[in-house]
Amino acid sequence: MSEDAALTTALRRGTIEYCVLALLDRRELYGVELVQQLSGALGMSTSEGTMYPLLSRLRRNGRIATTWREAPAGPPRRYYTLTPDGEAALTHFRTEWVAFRSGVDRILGTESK
Amino acid sequence: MSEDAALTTALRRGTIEYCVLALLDRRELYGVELVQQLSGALGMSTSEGTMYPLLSRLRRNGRIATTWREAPAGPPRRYYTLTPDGEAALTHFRTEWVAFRSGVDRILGTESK
DNA sequence: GGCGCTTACCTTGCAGTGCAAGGTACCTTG
DNA sequence: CAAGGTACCTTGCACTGCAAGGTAAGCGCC
Repeated sequence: MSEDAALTTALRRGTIEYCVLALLDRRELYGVELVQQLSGALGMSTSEGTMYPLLSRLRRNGRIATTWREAPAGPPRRYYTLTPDGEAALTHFRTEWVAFRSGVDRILGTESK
Repeated sequence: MSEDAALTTALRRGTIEYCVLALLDRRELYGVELVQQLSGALGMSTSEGTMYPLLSRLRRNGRIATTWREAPAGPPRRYYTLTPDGEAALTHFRTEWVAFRSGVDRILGTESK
């Protein structure tokens, strides 16, 4: 793995999970769509090998729920939505994230004024 | 491990390393001192079981250098300083961090205006 | 000197998570 | 009905942080 990829991979740890929850908070999405949204515009590119185990975990923990839907074309899709537990977890994480971000900014000297 | 601890542990992944470099960029420090600085005011609390393997790794990668010094009292201390490679890595990380932070903020909706 | 306390450094084994690679199944199109 | 695309899922690995435990040097007190 390249130096750069390893660096951002390490950063992603622990945040991908909540980024997925945040995306699902806007509207329901299916697996491949989640990968695309994260990879595309947002610099959090990831793969299906990461996404599906993650989604399974979130389902096991009761943070998301799923329903199968027929697609206009191609195989059926499994759509995910937030549960109340998922919403609570997301809200809590936002607080943790802001605190963590500030701490790191203070140490690195990267505060944005 | 508590829910909260697990959450922040995951967040720390990949950043502790560079927080250590940033602290050493200010002045040379020894192991226990690093643990204290991170744990104390900055919400990045960690332990020696994390620090020493990390310092070994950084030494192996040529990002820090060490010198033994006698302490005023107690056993000798191993002080760490940044190498040029370490400084370069830190500079590079600051850029990556700011980009990553912005991406996460955008997804979570936690931008600070 | 000898005992205990403190400080400091280090190691071992484990847990969690992201990833590459590979696999299955459904549907459409020629 | 074969080929290709879309979508879901699994296996095995690598990396890193942590808890727990271990070693050793210096200090103070008797």
